[in-house]
Amino acid sequence: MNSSAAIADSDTPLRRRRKQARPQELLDAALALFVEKGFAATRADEVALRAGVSKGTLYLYYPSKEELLKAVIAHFLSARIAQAEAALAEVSGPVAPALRAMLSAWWMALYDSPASGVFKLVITEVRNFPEIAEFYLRQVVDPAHALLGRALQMGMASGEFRRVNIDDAVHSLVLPLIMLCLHRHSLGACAADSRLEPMRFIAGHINLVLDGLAQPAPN
Amino acid sequence: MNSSAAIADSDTPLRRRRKQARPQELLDAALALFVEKGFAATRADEVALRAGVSKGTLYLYYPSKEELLKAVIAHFLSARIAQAEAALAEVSGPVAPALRAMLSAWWMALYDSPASGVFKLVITEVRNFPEIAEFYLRQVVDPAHALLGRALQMGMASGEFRRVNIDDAVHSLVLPLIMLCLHRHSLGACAADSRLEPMRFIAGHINLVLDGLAQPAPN
Amino acid sequence: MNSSAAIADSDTPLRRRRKQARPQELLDAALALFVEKGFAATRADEVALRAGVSKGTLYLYYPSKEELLKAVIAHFLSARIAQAEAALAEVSGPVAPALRAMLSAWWMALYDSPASGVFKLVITEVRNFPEIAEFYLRQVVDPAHALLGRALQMGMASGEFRRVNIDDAVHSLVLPLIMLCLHRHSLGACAADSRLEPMRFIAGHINLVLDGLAQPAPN
Amino acid sequence: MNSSAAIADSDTPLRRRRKQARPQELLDAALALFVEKGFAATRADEVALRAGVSKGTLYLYYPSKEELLKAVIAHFLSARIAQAEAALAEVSGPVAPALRAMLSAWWMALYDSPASGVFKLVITEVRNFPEIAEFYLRQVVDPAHALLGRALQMGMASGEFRRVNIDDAVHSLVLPLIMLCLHRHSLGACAADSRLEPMRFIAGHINLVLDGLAQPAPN
DNA sequence: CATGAATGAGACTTCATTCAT
DNA sequence: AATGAATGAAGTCTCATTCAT
Repeated sequence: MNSSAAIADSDTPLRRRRKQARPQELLDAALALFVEKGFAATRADEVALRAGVSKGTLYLYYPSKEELLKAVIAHFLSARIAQAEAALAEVSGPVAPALRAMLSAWWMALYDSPASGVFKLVITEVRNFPEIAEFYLRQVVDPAHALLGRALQMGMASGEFRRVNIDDAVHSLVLPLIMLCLHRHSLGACAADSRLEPMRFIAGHINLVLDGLAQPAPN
Repeated sequence: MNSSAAIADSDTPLRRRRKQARPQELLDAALALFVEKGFAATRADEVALRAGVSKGTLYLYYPSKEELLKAVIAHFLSARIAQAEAALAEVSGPVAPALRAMLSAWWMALYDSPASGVFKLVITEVRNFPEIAEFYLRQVVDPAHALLGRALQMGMASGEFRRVNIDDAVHSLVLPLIMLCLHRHSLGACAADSRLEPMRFIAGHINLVLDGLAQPAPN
Repeated sequence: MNSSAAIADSDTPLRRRRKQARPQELLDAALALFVEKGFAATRADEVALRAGVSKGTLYLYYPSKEELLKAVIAHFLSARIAQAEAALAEVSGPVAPALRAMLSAWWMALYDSPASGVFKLVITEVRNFPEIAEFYLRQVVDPAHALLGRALQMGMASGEFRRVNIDDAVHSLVLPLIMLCLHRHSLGACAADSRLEPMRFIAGHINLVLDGLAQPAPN
Repeated sequence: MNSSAAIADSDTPLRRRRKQARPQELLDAALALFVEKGFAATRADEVALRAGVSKGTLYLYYPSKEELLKAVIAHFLSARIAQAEAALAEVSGPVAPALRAMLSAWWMALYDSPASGVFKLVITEVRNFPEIAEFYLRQVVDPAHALLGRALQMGMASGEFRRVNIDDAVHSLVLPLIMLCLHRHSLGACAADSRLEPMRFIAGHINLVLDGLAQPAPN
């Protein structure tokens, strides 16, 4: 705006841009390493090295390794949950086809992104850092569960689905997809398994559960 | 049972008897702590303390913490897989009811036992110790997957089930139950969740998937 | 000496300057302690303490106690051997007087320096770390033996010395002087011995052996 | 003597014999290991194992590892010193030939026996256990030095030897032979050295020094 | 006497965190 | 703001010594 600002800007444009990008770069590096090796087995130097900064710089942005962990978990969630809520809010008419399409797309995108590792991180570390449990339940589990519960409820109300325990059905639908993300970052990273084709499984599983929910009860 | 065993028992001096029980006690303690805190965050002294021995004694039985981990993973698996194979081998006639009964019982018992924690341990540590991947795949994943695959195959051959991808179906059936065990030792250990009733979910999920597999394809 | 070095020195911040001096300080401390107490009986903390740094700093410079040992042995040798080679290379004319002067000076200086302890270190530790054997033989024993062997050979060729086994003569000349260094760091450090006056013995022994080599063979 | 003793004897003749042999077996094992690996780096179990007994038994005979070390050093010395004194006491007539014969025989036998390792042990450990210094000086160094000093004195008195510092001459004579024993248990145990033929060197060195002492002063 | 299971102090080494530059 | 040298608490593992059998 004024000349001094202009000078400051032109003085360090790259530095400023890098400085602003630092937190994201550190979070990316931390996520990758925490997911791969576990929180306790990841050294602070490794995170800094992967983010391209020195060890000291890491501590300029996060006061401790533990705070970095919490930031990682908090960061890689919010946007996606909100996005799912928006997508389901627009559904009108038969709920099953909409769920099929929307869930497949959402989980496939998540599976393919580094954010899929957050599940492993939460599973692994939540008992050592109870604050994480509360945060994760409030910010992720509760909204997502409620979202899907409402969708299934709508399907039952409309007669598309038969009446079963809604909470169980949500879990039947979602737990294997979470498990798939866990697998990607554990056994799946060690050895390929021809029996498990992730994209096919995501679609197939959603179909299977929605079919299981559909009228009439068989067997 | 037989007299020689009885004599051996009463003959066995206390030292000898304790020595024989040590490995099991150490494995129990190690499983509980590794599952709760993670391998890297568990101190060798803690394991020893929980097993009621000194730190040095632990190293009399396992040459390193890592070997202890491997022993834990190898130990809490074999018997249960074999038992499941035996149970399914006896099935004749309609396969769906047998699966319902047998799977429910097997998973409920596993869920309630400390062995359920091994899943968390494998998920968490397999990338740091690649040996574990091979062992686990060969000794647990492969046999169990083959077992269930054969059962579903029989159901399709007899017309009980419609034809879907068998591998996916096995995963749809099993992954949520593994996820349930993971949950028990992570979030579930931090906060009760009234939406998830483990025993109800085990039965409900098995029903849901088997229903989803049943003829005719709905929707 | 030159201006750029002077500038570099005065420019160098304290941290940098200390970092450059660290290896030498650590090697000095390690030599003193390893020679005094033995490698196995010296604790890493002691070395660090004597060098004026913390335990962790030691490991910033040497990755393990064993590598520190190897560095100590490698360090306190090279210069002196090279210096001896240079001194003997200049000899022309009668070899005996030159040897008398040069050997006396060289061994007296060595005896008085901490480097004399390296002999004890090698004697003591070589069987536990076979790498040391190869290094020491190639870098110290072989060059030094060859050097003296050539000198005695010259003396025999010129008729100054009578013909005896050259290797034995080298050993007769050198082994007591090494033994004197060992003594300084073992029994000699515990109790004074009026019978052994180091400087007198160095000169006396060299004379005795060169006299023993001189023409004609007596007795 | 009496019947109970007879019974005891016939009761456990083998055991008694082994029990009496135990201290010697333990000392042999300890000497070999202490010389090879050093005192601090030798584990008590290793000594017991090499002696064919259990770890506990070692402590029945020696109250601590340190006491075992002292016993080892004290044990492998006495007889040989006494024997040397007896041999030199008988000398009459020219002393040089007698010294040549007697010293060669004595050092060759010592070099070939495990007792040669004691020198390394003393050199290595004397600073950690000052008691050893006093014992070794009184029991070994002083008598042996006095013995040889008297012999050289006789040679000078009779005109066989020219007059030099007697203490230095004793050291010139003896230190290389000690050094040879050290070498056998350090570098010599790691790599053969064709330049050093022990038996040839023992004889050659003794000749060289006695020649160096002989009349007239050359050079 | 002899054993060997058990102990726990103490060694080496790592790594989260600090701070002078 | 950024660095990286330095620290020292804490962890894994060893081993001299004890003692119940």
